[in-house]
Amino acid sequence: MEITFKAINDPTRREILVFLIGGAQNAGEIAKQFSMSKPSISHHLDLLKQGNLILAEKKGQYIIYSLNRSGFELVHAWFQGFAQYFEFPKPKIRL
Amino acid sequence: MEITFKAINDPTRREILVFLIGGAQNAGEIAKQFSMSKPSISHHLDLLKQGNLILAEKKGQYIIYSLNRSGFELVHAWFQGFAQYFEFPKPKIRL
DNA sequence: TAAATATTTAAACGAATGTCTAAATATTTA
DNA sequence: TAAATATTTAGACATTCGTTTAAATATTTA
Repeated sequence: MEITFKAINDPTRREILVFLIGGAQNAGEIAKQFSMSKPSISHHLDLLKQGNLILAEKKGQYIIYSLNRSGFELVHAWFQGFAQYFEFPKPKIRL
Repeated sequence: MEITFKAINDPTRREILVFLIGGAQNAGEIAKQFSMSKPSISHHLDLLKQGNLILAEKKGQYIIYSLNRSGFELVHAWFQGFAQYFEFPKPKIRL
């Protein structure tokens, strides 16, 4: 959980996730989207993978990345408690 | 947006948010929940406030904190793109 | 008004983070 | 097999982050 939220925290990593909504891509194509060195992107991809937000599949000399449902499910589950709160707010404590 | 994700990134701050699902509380009561100094909690509360995840209302010498819908709406909106990608079941409640 | 209570602000500091360049690993192609 | 391509790993470095103690601000109570 900790590592998943951490992965989502960085703006570049969030952009990578949004980019992958368009479909799976190899590391080079992902890196092209950003004005940042390939090693930096590689590092971000590693963190996203650790957070179960993306999957990596080796295909020849390429590594193809795609969104991973598992990390998003975790975040979604955490959010449910708040969704319920805003629908059924508990009375606030008066001090 | 950046500051909202940053606010959610820290585990103590997420615990504070979950604690506030139980209802609004003043800073002292919130601090009691954690084995951490009051200034640290105060700092966390400030970041949560900056991220529009909580509201602060001064009541005499106390400051009462409560969940703020606005920050959660922002994160939820970001999340929607992925929910659609994975076809998550739609919540009855629209955040 | 003085003391007690509630909370924040300030300053300091080690740990974690994001970035870079250079080097290493793996695969494909000539 | 050697060169080219794709990607990661390693090491370094400045910045940001989370924490603490001490001091400041605001409010209530005696």
